[in-house]
Amino acid sequence: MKPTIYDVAKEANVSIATVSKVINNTGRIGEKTKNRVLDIMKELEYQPSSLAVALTGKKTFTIGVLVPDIANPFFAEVARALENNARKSGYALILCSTDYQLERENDYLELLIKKQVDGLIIATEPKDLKQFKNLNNRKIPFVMFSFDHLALESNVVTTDDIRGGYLAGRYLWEKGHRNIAVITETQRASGHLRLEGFKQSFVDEGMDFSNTLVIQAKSKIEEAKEAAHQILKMEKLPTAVFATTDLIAAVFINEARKAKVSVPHDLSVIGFDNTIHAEMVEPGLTTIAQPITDLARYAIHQLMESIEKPDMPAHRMMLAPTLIERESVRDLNKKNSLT
Amino acid sequence: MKPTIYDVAKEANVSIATVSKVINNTGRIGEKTKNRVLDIMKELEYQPSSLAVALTGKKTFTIGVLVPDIANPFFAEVARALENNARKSGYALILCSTDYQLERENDYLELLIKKQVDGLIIATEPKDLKQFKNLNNRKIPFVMFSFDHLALESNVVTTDDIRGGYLAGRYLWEKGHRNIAVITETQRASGHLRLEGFKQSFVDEGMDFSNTLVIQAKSKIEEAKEAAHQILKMEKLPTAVFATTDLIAAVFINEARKAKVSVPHDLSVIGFDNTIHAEMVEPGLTTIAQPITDLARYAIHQLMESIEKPDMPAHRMMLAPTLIERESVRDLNKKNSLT
DNA sequence: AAGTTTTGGTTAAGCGCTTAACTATTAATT
DNA sequence: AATTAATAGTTAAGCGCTTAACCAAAACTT
Repeated sequence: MKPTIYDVAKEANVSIATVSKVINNTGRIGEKTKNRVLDIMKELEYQPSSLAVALTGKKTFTIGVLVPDIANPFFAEVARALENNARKSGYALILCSTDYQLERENDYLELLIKKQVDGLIIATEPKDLKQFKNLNNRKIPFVMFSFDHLALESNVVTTDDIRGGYLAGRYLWEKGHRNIAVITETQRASGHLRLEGFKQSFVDEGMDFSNTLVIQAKSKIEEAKEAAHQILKMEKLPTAVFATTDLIAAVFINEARKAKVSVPHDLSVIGFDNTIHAEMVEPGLTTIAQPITDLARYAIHQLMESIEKPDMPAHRMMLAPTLIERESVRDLNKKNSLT
Repeated sequence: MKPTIYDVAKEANVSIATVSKVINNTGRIGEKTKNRVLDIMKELEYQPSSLAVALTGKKTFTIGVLVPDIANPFFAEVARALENNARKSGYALILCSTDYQLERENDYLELLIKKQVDGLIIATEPKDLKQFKNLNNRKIPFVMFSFDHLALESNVVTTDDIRGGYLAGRYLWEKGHRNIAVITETQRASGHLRLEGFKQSFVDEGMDFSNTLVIQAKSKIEEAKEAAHQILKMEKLPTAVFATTDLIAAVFINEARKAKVSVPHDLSVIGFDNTIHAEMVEPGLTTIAQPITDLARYAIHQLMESIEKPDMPAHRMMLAPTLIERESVRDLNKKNSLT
C-alpha cells in the first residue's frame, strides 16, 4: 500500500504533526528529527497525497483548460505553452475539448467544479453564459484566453486581433495589392475582429472596401477547400487573399496550385496564427503570429494571481501580434519579382 | 462558500449519511425523502467534492496521460481520442508533455502519483525504467500506448508498426519501385520497426535491401529538410522515398518541389501516421494510417479494466494499420501515368 | 534559585465524504 | 396478538492530511 503520513510518523517515532511540519517546512523542528524524518520519507518513498492536502482547505494545484479541440494545432500549441508555465508552479492541467458543443461544455465545467480545480483557462467561446457566470458566483477564478466577452467578469488575455488584421492589411497594401479577397473563419469571434482590422487598414488608405469579396468558412479542410474554389473560379482573380487562419490559408495555397494558379506569382496569400501549417506549406506562408508563448505566460500568471488574491480586479490584456514574412506574398511594386 | 453535504443534510432535515445514499443510490431511502434531498441539492447547486469522495478510499476518476509533446499533431490527435473515450466514463485527463526529457518525465510521474491518478496512459518511451517499474510496485495500472517495452509489466496497445512498414513496402513494390530511400525517425522505437517491416517486404520479394539509403532524422522540420536535401542531391534519384512519419514525408515533398523534382511524377513518397500533414500537403500524401480512434478506445478500455480488476493479466494488442491512398505515389507499371 | 523564554515537539479537531453497524418504525406472517 | 421481516433512517469511525492550541524540557535571565 501507498505509505501515509502515519507510516512515516511511526517509523520516525514522532507524531504526524511533526512529519507534516517537516514536509511543509513550517513550525519549529530540530535538525536531527527533521533529517530523520526526511530520511524515512525517502526510504519509504513517501509522497503526500494531494487529495488529503487539498481537502485540508488548501489548493488542489490543478487547473482546468477548456479548448474547442486539442487536435487543432493552434490549441495544441497553446496547451503546450500553458503546460510549460503551469508546471513551473507545480500545477497540473486537466484538458477538456468542448468541440463547440454546449453539452460537452457543461459536462466539463461540472466535472472541473467537482474536481475543485483552483482555476480555469478558457480558450473556447462560451455557448452558454450561465455556466460561466456560475464560476464568478462560486469564486472560481478563470482567465479568458484568446477571446473576450464583456458579460464575464474576469481576466482576459488575448491577441490584439484587430491590430493583427490591420497588420496584414497594411502589409498587403504596401506590397501594392488593391484587389483582395478574404476568407474568414466563423467559429470564433476573432475571425470578425481580424477582418475588422484588415478592412480598417484599407479604409485608412482611402480605399473602398465595400465590394471586397468576403467568404465565410469554418477552419476545416473541407470548408476551406470550398471557399478556395469560390475564389479560384472567379473570372478576374484578386491579387491577394487574406485568410483569418493558417489552415484556411494553407489549404488555399494547395488548391491554387491544383488550379494552376501560382502562389505568390499569380496570387499572394497571407494567413493568421503562425501555426505549423504556415511552416509546412510550400511556399512558406506569410502570416500574423499570435504570441502564444507570451499569451500562455501571462494567462497562467494572471490566473495564479487571482488564485492567490481572489478579489484582484480583472485585467484585460491584449498582446501584440507580429508579422512573419515568408514567401507567400508578392511585392507588386517590384516588377517581375517573384517575391 | 461551496455547499457541502452538511448543508444539504441540514436543509433536508436528514443525516449526511442519508444524503450520501441518495447521491450514490445505495442503501434504502424512501421516495419522499429522496426527492426532497434531490430537490435541495439542485436548489443549492450542490456538487459533491470529488476530493472528499476520492479520499474515502474510492477512485479519483482522473487518469494521467504522458506524451512526448502535445504540440505534435499526432499526439494531439491521440489526446483528443483518449479524451473522448475517457469522458464517457466520467474520467478527466491530466496532460503531461515529457519533451523526451528525463527530468520532466520524473517530475510528472511524481506529480501524478501524488495526485493519486487511477491509472496512466503512457505514450512516451521511458527514459528511465526505474520510475516506471515503480508504478508496477505501487500497483498503479497503466497502459503503454503506441510503443512496447518488455521490461514493463503492463498492458500494451500499439499499432503494428512492422506490419505498417511492410504494407508501405509492398505497396511501393507493387507500384514498381525498386530503387528506394528511407528516412526514419530516431526518437521513437517505432521508427525502427517500421523500417524493419519495410525492409522485410522487399526481402520477401527477393530484393537485396542492403545498399538502400537509410537516413536518420528526428521528426522536426529542420532535420527533415536536411534529410530531404541529402536525398535530393544524389546523382541518381531513387524512384520512391519512404518516410516513417508524415511530417518528414510532407517536408520532403515540399523540398522536392523547391528542387524542381515533381512528386509523384519524378519521385514517389509514402508516409506513416496519417496525421493532418498528410491531408494538408499537396499532392496528398499516401500514407499508413495508425488506427488512432481504435487505439484510444482500446487503451482506455484496458485501463478501466485493470483499474477495476488490478490483477488482470496484461494484454498486448497490436492494431492493424491501413494504407491510405492519396496522390504521392506513382504507379511505374502504367507508362506515362501520373498516378 | 526561581521566573521567563525559547525550543521542539504533541494533541486533537476538522476538511467533506463513505460505509458498516445499529435502531426504530411499519408491514407481513401465522 | 405475538413474532418475524422488511423498511427507512441514524451514528460514528475513518480516509490522509493541516493547524491552532497546548505543554514539557532546556536555556536564559537577574
